[in-house]
Amino acid sequence: MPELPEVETVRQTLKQLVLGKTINDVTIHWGNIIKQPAEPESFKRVMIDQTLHDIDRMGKFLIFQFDDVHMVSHLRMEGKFAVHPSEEPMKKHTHVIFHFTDGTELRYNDVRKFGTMHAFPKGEERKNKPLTLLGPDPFDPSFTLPYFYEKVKRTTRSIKAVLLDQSVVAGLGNIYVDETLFRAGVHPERRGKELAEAQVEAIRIAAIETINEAIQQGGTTIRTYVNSQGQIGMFQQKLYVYGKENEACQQCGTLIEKMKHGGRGTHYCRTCQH
DNA sequence: AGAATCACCTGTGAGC
DNA sequence: TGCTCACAGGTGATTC
Repeated sequence: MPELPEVETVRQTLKQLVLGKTINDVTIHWGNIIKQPAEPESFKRVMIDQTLHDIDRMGKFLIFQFDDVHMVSHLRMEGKFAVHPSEEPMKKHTHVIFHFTDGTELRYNDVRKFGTMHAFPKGEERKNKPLTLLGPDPFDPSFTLPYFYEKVKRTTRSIKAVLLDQSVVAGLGNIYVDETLFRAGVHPERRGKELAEAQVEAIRIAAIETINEAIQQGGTTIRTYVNSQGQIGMFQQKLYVYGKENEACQQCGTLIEKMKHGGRGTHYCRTCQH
């Protein structure tokens, strides 16, 4: 499911529903989601009696800030957090339930069971994997042209692979990489070292603008994404290439193509992107 | 260093 | 209608 704009929308919608609540029990139906502590029972133990004070985000990770524990969670393809009264029937594929003292529950639902949760002592989360593997968010002041150009110019990898690499810039996934490269007029298979500085700057600006606009629209819903209040995103109306194969390019009329690159479906306009 | 492949899972839609 | 296969907003391990 979600890339940075969807995770940010989940963060914003979820915050309104759960801040200030205190956990009095945790139910874990699929233990593989819990990565730290390794034992689900230990995870459960450290979470009980914790009160939630804030929800932060880095790249595609949510960071739930409790009294003494910071829980880092990745939704991977289809993970969803929602809040329900405890008496409400459980949906299929609900794998982790945080029970609150007020009779409501934070439920984690994930058809594909790919999502992850790591609990760390407060303040330790940024010193450990997975967060140490992340580069800056696109709109972070440290995502500068000198930083980005340095990374791009000395690699033989494709620019698409570079943009998907979360250690270079965090938060872009398959949709926003394809959209960013269309906006910048760069072909996804171009090697990093082949790109001129001006093109790298065009990509950087396009990434920042695409991500910012998508956040404004509440993310992109292609298949299953909804935010924590059950609403779909609207950015799919602003897509130029993702999912548009065999449709006319909005800039030149050429049919948008879809190919396989690095194992991912890749959408582009052969006329507008070089 | 980086590419390719598999692994983790389930559901859906296309093609036969 | 029913089967099989490819594919899906992601990432991590392994192998070459």
